[in-house]
Amino acid sequence: MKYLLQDLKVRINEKIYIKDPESSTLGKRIIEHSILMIQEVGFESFTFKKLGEKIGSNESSIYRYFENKHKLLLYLTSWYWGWLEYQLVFSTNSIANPKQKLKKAIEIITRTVKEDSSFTHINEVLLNKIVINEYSKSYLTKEVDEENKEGYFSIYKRLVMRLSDMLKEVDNQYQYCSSLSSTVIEGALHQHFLKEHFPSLTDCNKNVTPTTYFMNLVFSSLKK
Amino acid sequence: MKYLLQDLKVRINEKIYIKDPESSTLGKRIIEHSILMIQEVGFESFTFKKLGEKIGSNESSIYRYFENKHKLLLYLTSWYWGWLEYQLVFSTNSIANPKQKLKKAIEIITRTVKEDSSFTHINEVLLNKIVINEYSKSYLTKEVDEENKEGYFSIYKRLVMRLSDMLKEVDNQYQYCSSLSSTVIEGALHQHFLKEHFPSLTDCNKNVTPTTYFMNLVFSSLKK
DNA sequence: CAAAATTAAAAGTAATACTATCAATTACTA
DNA sequence: TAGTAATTGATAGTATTACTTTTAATTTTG
Repeated sequence: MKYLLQDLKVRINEKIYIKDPESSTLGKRIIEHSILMIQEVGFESFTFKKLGEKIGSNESSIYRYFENKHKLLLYLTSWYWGWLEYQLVFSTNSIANPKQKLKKAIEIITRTVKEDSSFTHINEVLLNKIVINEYSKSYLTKEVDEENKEGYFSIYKRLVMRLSDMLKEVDNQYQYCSSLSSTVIEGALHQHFLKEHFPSLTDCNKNVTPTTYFMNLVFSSLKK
Repeated sequence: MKYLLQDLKVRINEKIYIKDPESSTLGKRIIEHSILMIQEVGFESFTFKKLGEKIGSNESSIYRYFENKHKLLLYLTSWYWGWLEYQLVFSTNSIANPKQKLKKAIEIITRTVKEDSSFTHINEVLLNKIVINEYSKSYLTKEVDEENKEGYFSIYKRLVMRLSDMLKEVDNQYQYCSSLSSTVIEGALHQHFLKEHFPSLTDCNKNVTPTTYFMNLVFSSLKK
């Protein structure tokens, strides 16, 4: 727990950025407005030039923080997973019963981010939407293996592991903890996306949440 | 069945292309080599100019077939899903027992494409890899809703429906047929990806296939 | 207050994602 | 088989992207 708290303001792999955006006002403005802008125009149309104009700063200044927009996306999504991991650990830590603990974990991982805690420049509600729409693009690249070696995905991987461990705690006979964990985490994003854009491909809607569905899915797989 | 067979050479939504690539030698060369090239360099680095050079043709000629590379990706992935749908319907059609039918369906949807039937210019093995690596990018865009309205994803949607119907056949009490179907189809791609690039996040490997995992997942969820 | 670091502004480069024009080739049809 | 239409190739051009470089102005810090 302690190490996690000091990790908050989420500790991002230092190779992802050139200069830590948390270390200056400009850096924070870059993060704040990149979230707004990516959400608004989509990652494809988002450019450092446009962002520079929006925050009344210069393109070249943004390049001093991030090599390119792909790295910025890695930064934002890492932050998001780190933030979610914090929620997860914080909320489940005190729960002794493995089943209850797992339930809580699934809830946190699959729910829609609703409240903007907004104690920072980071809007978690929008960031959640960005993760739903753009996260895959950060790893579906020709450079995944290198970047994975550099540790760019380590927070995400740690989160998958944590959930996987909780699954094991409930049923140590179950053979597919890692796959089920990754299915839930990635699948939750997917169901949220479908709910918005392909309602015929999901049973999730106003009444049925992804949480309901995944709760059922997971506990059907684990021994009673 | 009959309508499906006449649909083969897969019937692609006509708005996806400007000129039907099946209608000419150049068109077929575009498809054939775009598959090789996207697989080789990744979708991001793939350009019509490079493709033109590779097939000894001109950039502008390729633009007469496809508006842009995004449309080409839609074409390729639609073809893939249509091809898979054909496999699915062909192999399950004669099976009367709903459980057996579903098993076969899951097997077809989650397996690795191994043999290149190669009776055409389309290499299905490589195309399967492209779908694993690039399919998400075709719908994770700001234009999804428009393009969905235009019917660009209808083959994929039909496939999800088919599996969903088969789930319902086995257990008509189960509440999440659509979500489970979309989870299996998207999740299968994801597990194949993880197997290659993030082995620690999956239990799938040489011995355990995604098929094994999803078979277990699905039949745990449905009533015995 | 001086030195160091940061940022802004402007200009430049190479590549991408096209579009337009026109000539050459091929196909089809009368 | 000539004549016309359709297709393709070659070249050039535009706007935008994704940067890099340089220099000057501003801010921070010691």
